[in-house]
Amino acid sequence: MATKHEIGTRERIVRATSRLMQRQGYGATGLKEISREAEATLGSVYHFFPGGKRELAVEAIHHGDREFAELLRTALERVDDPGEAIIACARELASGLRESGWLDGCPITTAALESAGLVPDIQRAAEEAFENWRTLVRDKLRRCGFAEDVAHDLAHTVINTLEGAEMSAQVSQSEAPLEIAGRHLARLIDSYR
Amino acid sequence: MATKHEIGTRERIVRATSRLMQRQGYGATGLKEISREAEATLGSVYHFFPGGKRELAVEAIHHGDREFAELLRTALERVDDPGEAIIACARELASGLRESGWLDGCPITTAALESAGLVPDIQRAAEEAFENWRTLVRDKLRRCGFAEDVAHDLAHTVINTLEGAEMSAQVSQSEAPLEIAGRHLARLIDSYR
DNA sequence: ACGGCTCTAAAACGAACGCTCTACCCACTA
DNA sequence: TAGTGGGTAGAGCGTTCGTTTTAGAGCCGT
Repeated sequence: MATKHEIGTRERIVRATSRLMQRQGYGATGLKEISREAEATLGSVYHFFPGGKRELAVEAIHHGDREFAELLRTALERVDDPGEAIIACARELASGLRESGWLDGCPITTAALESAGLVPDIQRAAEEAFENWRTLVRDKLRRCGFAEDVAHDLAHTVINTLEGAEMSAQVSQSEAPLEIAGRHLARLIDSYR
Repeated sequence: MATKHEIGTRERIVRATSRLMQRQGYGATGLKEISREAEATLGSVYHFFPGGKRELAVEAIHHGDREFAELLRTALERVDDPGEAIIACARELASGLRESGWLDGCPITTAALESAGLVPDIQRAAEEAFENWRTLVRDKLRRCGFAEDVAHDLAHTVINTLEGAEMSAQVSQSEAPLEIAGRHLARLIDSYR
């Protein structure tokens, strides 16, 4: 690399792959497109990822996993009340979506759906990501005094509803689905107090 | 066509496209693959769909729209109580998913996400589909005595949560997300009575 | 100065892509 | 019987796909 302070080639490739797959999925994203976007050559791509497109996609999903988890974690830590915290998450997702021109939805959903049952590596990576996110929500609810089984189930629905609402918001180019989802999830959580 | 009683070529092509796009998305589905699966030739495909892949994809999404709407409609009509009716929908989705070996999720989500913001025709068709489904749920709630604005918002979250849960169920190859989603949605609906 | 290493550069492979084109089959009407 | 037109058949267009290959640039400790 040219300087130790700038982002390394490997990281640039992963980030470009993650962003492209977020927008257009796994199948529609080409390696030439990735290397162009990452300002790297095909040689570099295959140097760092000898497993080719599949290995690179798995790495990109792990990247998206960490990215989304970070967004969740900060929103959940910033707000005490669990319902309000979920509303904050929904708002965060909505503004990110709008600011990207409704292009950047969930970083892994598209690829996960495309390859569910067809590309085991990618499916497994996506499954791990969803589980990580649910764990973040479940732990938050536990900390707020909810019982283990209640927190476990609520975490499922919180993540799934946010995912569905983000998808809907992206397709309809409107923040409304996420705003409504936040309100309803807070109401649902409060009903278990 | 050979006989008036068997399915016409055009319909076979649309169904094959819909099923392939449901499983692997728009970008990863090729026209040769479609014509092979539909037992039609490339000539027939371009005869019925001069607009090529895009036009065919839009038609396939309309097909998926009608298919999913039919599933929703029958489940919503069969059960009186609105919460129980949504649980019935979730169960229907779960069994369909399991019976297909976790391959056939929502018929349009994958394509919708892939092309949101990139292929306007497909995005518009998907948006219409989601709106149709919400209308089915909203009308059911209205018939059960819910106020217009409450029914409108609940319809959003019902569809989005079912979508998110179905995606999660597909990725984790488990009916649990849909089962939990049904229970939570029924609870949310009942909280507005 | 040196061999050894990581990383970059670019050409080229066969296969598959979306799409176009021409020829043909065949039920129908005149 | 000749003609008409909807539908079928498949070769082939140029392009792009994922991948492989070969060569070389830049930096290291010795």
